[in-house]
Amino acid sequence: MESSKKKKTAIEPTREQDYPEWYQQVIKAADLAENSPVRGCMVIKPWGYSLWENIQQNMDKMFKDTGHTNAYFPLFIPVSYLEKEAEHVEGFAKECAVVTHSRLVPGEDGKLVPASPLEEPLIVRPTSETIIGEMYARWVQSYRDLPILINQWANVVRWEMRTRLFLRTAEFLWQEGHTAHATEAEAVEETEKMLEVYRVFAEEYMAMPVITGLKTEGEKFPGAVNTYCIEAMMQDRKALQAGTSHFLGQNFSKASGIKFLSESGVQEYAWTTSWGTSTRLIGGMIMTHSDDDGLVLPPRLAPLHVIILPVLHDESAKNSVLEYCESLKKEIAAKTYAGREVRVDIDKRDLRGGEKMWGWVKKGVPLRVEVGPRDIAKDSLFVARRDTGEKKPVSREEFVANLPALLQEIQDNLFARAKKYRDENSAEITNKEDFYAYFTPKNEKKPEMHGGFAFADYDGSEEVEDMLRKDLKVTVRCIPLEGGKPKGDKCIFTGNPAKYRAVFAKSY
RNA sequence: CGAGGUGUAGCUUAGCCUGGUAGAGCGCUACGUUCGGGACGUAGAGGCCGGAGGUUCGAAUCCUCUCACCUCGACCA
Repeated sequence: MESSKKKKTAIEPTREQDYPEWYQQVIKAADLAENSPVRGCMVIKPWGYSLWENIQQNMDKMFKDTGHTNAYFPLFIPVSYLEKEAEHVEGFAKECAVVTHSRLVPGEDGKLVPASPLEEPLIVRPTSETIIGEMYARWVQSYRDLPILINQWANVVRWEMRTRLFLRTAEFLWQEGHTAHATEAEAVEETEKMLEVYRVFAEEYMAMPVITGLKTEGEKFPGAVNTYCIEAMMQDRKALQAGTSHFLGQNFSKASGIKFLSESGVQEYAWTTSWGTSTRLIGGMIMTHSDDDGLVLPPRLAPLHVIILPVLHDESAKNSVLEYCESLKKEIAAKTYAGREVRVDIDKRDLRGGEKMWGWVKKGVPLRVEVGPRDIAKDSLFVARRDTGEKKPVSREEFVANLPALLQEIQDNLFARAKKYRDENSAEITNKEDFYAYFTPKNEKKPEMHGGFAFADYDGSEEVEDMLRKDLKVTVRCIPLEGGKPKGDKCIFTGNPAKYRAVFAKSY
C-alpha cells in the first residue's frame, strides 16, 4: 500500500471504529444473509447457506462416527409437555411462540381472523427435550433398548426481544442431539464426548480456538444438572458461547417417564443428555477471522477454495485466456483437500477487474488466481491469499502441486492468528480493583475495545455473579475443564474461600 | 414490557422549527471513452414523503391515533 494515502478498506466502518456495524457490513458485503420482513427472522442467502451446509456435512459425519443417527420430531409441542419440568418451563416459557387456532376465516373488514381454537395450545419448539423425551418413554422398556443416540437437524423459535443476524434470531437452524442411557457414568461420558466433538469442530474446521468448560448454576441450561460449553473470543474481545452439551441427569426422564427394567430386574429412570450448535457458529466464524476488507473463510468450510479471475479486456486474447482458465480449473478440481474435492470456479462476468476482485475479497474466498495474457505467456499465475493479503506470481505447476498444502497452511494460520489474539487478550487477575479496571473502558463516552478473558479465583457464589453483571456486564463464561481449580485460596471479590478459577468476560 | 429516538426512491439522506404540492449522493438502465485493479462522461428510469384521521384555501411539514424500526434497560444458542 502507498504510504502517501490512507489505506482504503472494503468495509466501512472498520472493526476499530464501530465493531457491531462492521459485523453487519461484512455480512452485507459477502451477501450471506439479510433481515426479512418477519420480525427477528433472517433470510440466509446462498453464500451463507452453503456455509451452513458445509458445517452440517462435516459435523454430521462426526456425529455418525460417534455412533449417532438422525431422526426428526415435530415442530409443535403441546403446552402441557413444557410444564413437566419445572426449571425448563421457567427458562423457556417467556420466549415461546404459541399456536392457538387451527384456521383462518374472513372477518367483517375482509381481513382474515383466527378461528377454531385448539383444545390445547401448541408451542413452536424452542428446543425438543420434552417431545423427544415423550417418544423415548414409549420406546424404552428394557436396558436392552438403551442407549438411544439420536440427533436432529431442525429449526427452532425463541421469541427474542433483540436480534442480530446469525448471533441471535427469533428462528434459527441448529442440531440437537438427544441421548438416553442406562447409567449415569455413561451419560456423563456422552456429554463430555460431544463437547469434545464440538471442540474439535470449532478448532479444526472453523479454525476458532475455544475454551471448554462448565457453566455455573446461573448460566446453565434450564433443567440440566450440568452444562458444558465451548467459549470463543471474538475480535471485539467479547465471548461467544459456540456450543453446549448438557448432562440432564434423570430430570427429564422423570418428567417424561423414560423408565426401563434393568439387568437385575429393577425399574430405573434413564439418564439423558442433550447437546446443540446453531447457525450462530457462522456469526462466530465471521467475527473470529474477518478483517476490514470483509469476510475471511477457513478453507475447510469455504464454499469455494479458489476463484480464477481471467483478465478479459483484450478482445483478441479473450478466447485463449478462457481456454487456459478452463484447463486450469480442471486441473485444480482434480486435487483433494481435507478429504474433499478442491472447489474452484472461474468468474467470467463482464465486469471491471477491480470490481470483480474486490467482490471475491469481500466474500472471503481463500485464494484468488488472476490469469491474463502476460501470465499465460510465462505459464505463471498471479496468486493472492485472502488471509495474509500476500500476492505473488507462482508457476502453474508449482501452484497446482502445492495447493492442498497451501490451503492447510491458510487454515493453520487462521487458527494460530485467532489463538494468538485470544491469548494476548487474556489476563490472570488477582484482585477486585484490577478486575474492575480491566473491564472498564478508558473513554466512557466512546468506549474503546477493552477487556477480554479474565481468569480469576472466586467463591462460586451467585452474589458475585450478580454484582459483576450489574456493575460491569461481565459474566462467568465457564469454569474451564483445564485450570478450573483456584490458584490462590481466596475469592478475589469477597475474600471467601475460593472454589473455582473461572473465565470472566463480556459476552454475546 | 419500562425510557428515549426515527420513519421521505433499492440504500444513505436534505427539506419539517418558520405549511405553498419533493431535491441530492450511491446503486440501477442505455450509449461512449476506459480496463493487470474498487473508472469517467452523457442521457434516463425510479417517490400516493410508514398508515389512518383531523386543522387549513392548501400538509412531507402542525395536531391526534396507529404501525414498524433503532438505542438504552430486563431476557438470551
